[in-house]
Amino acid sequence: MAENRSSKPGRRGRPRQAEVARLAGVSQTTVSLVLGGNKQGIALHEDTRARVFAAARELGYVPDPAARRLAAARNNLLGVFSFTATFPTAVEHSYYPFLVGVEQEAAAQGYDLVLFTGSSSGGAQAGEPGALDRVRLADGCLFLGRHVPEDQLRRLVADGYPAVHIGRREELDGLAWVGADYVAASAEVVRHLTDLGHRRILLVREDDDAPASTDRERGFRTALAGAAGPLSAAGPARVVRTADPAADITAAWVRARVGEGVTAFVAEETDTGGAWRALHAAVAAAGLDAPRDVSLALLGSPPADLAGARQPTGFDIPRAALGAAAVRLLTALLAGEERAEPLVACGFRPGSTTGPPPGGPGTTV
Amino acid sequence: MAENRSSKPGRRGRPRQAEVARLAGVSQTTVSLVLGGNKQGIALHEDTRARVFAAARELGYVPDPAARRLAAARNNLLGVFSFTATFPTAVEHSYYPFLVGVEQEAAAQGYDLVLFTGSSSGGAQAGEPGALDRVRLADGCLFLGRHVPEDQLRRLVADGYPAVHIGRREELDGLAWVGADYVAASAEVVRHLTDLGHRRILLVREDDDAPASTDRERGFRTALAGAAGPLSAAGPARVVRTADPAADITAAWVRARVGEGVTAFVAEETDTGGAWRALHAAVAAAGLDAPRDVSLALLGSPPADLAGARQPTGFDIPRAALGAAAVRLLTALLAGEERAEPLVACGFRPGSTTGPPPGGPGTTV
DNA sequence: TTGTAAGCGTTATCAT
DNA sequence: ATGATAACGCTTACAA
Repeated sequence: MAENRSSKPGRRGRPRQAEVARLAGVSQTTVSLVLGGNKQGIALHEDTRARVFAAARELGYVPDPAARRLAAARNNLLGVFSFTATFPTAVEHSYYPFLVGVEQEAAAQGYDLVLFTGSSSGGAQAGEPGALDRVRLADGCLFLGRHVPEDQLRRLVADGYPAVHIGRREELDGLAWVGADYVAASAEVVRHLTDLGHRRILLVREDDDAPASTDRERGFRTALAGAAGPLSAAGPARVVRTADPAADITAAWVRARVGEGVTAFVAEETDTGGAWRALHAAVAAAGLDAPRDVSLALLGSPPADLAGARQPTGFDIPRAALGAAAVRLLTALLAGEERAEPLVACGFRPGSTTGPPPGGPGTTV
Repeated sequence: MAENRSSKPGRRGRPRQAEVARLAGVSQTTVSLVLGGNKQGIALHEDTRARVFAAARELGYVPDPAARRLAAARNNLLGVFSFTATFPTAVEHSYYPFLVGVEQEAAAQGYDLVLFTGSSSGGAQAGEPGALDRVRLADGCLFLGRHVPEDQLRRLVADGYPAVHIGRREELDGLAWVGADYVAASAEVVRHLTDLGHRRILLVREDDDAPASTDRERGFRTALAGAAGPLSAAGPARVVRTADPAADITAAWVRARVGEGVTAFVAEETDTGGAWRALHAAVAAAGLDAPRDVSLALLGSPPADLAGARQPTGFDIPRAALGAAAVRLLTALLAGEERAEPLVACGFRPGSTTGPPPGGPGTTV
């Protein structure tokens, strides 16, 4: 026998279908039928429907999500699981910007959200085996964060659990994801520079091979390949990799590159913003002004602590749009539909660090 | 008969306790007992335990949270319902700062969060009858926002549903709440001024009787009453109410008050920040500098658009702490415990708009 | 048109 | 020390 129900926490007086049925003078099945939207298209007396609705409203009936799920129906719950602290004090690592879109789209589609407090201190760590299984309570789940517990996620996916990762994640076969189109966005920024007349453009990137970095370089190269003029002329490498931007990107280095005819620098955005930060500082230290002496562009958004500085030309990752796209993809998955285009366009940000090259368009030195 | 299980989303091929039992050669009950941690302290053969664990690992058994929660009659879900748009684009109206604390504390207590997309555009509006009933899905729920659908909330509370409002809300009898201690915080700010030597201090408040305003005035008066010196000397009213701060708080007005011996102005924080904004502008327009000529304090935090200006002396509402306190109160409610202290202390913000009165401490003109 | 009954995968209460 | 067995609240085939 189950424990006395009044001693069960969180359930005091929560009405069930049986009680609604009693009040309405019908069977519990009928209540389920009426309240469940009658998917089977079974004929029901309008009278009965009305009485059931009235009774349900009077009692404040709400279906139990667990029971619903157990009975193989759906919850109208979408999970959100972050592998980094969900609401960290450091805002820049928060997933709030995504949540803006997730929440809006979820609302639009009639879903509530379950925030799995996965990785916060005190809660179950995402690393713990089985930590991810909690998400099965929801109809489907959104995942985000840098470090994914691959095994667990793979398992979930293999089991056919609807999961969508926010951010490109192709190493997990079969995992659906939505991501920002860094290639196109980067190309657009560089094209902006070539359109202004720049011919010698340098990309400063950090020394790792994350997809986000690779994509940006690809966009950079694409735009250069498509530009008119003496772009392919011999000269210094157009892409500079550095494991330690602060040490390598110095005022002297910038002066040297400018001396070689470089008129524009492009930095990739990373976690730390190291490349941009270093470039920014080095240009200033070299006594150069952007966009007067050189043009500067950032393939992404500036770190928060540089918010006071001049808005860099670049692009913004449409976090809210990504969140919304993720929800759309997830609900499509739930409906058994095919996945759509996973890439979301980034918005070009004109900023004010770019202009024509000092010597006029097309100048190479 | 239920639908073929392979068509049930998220459930394909997941082994259940029954299968583990079969493999281990025990009953399903025993599996539950062993895997469930044996809370009842029932004696079990080490052999049996080992066999069950082995079988579970071999099959990759993972308990179904829905089933678990259905049987256990709780779901470890805490609801969050906001009466204003949950994730509005305008960050200043978002409840994110509260969520930081809510999420951390919830995680610490082993709860996940359900974000009811109640008031967002597209979702069910909070005004709709029955919209609030969705929260019954969670073991308990946090509410926040200015405009509460009283009837629905009252009903929830009357039903014994564990609910906590973030922000003082005494008009709903029996509704638990946590709020910021504006009285103490305001008193501290004013005491800071009297300690500096100010004796003629004016409070500028808007003309409504919201609890938040009343509390601040009370703190203001408390501090003045407790200060040494000729504070009670006759003079202009120490509290000024205005329905239109921008119109009433002018440069001329400020000059007149200063002429009467006022050395410090205090404004309350409101939604619009109107009082502070007006005071700030008027003092500047009067050609006065804070803290050189007058001291200025704000009973709260400055509006976002004044973030660039000098940090006003005042206090900060500890939103994260409030969220955490709300969660603690809610879980206490769930455990059937008494409610604790509902007031959370605000942090004093030194700022840089206060200093000694121009003529030196104690000067009255 | 409505009701009966069989699950869904657990947990908890009994008997053995 | 273990195993039937009855809930938990719901959905859904099927009988009436």
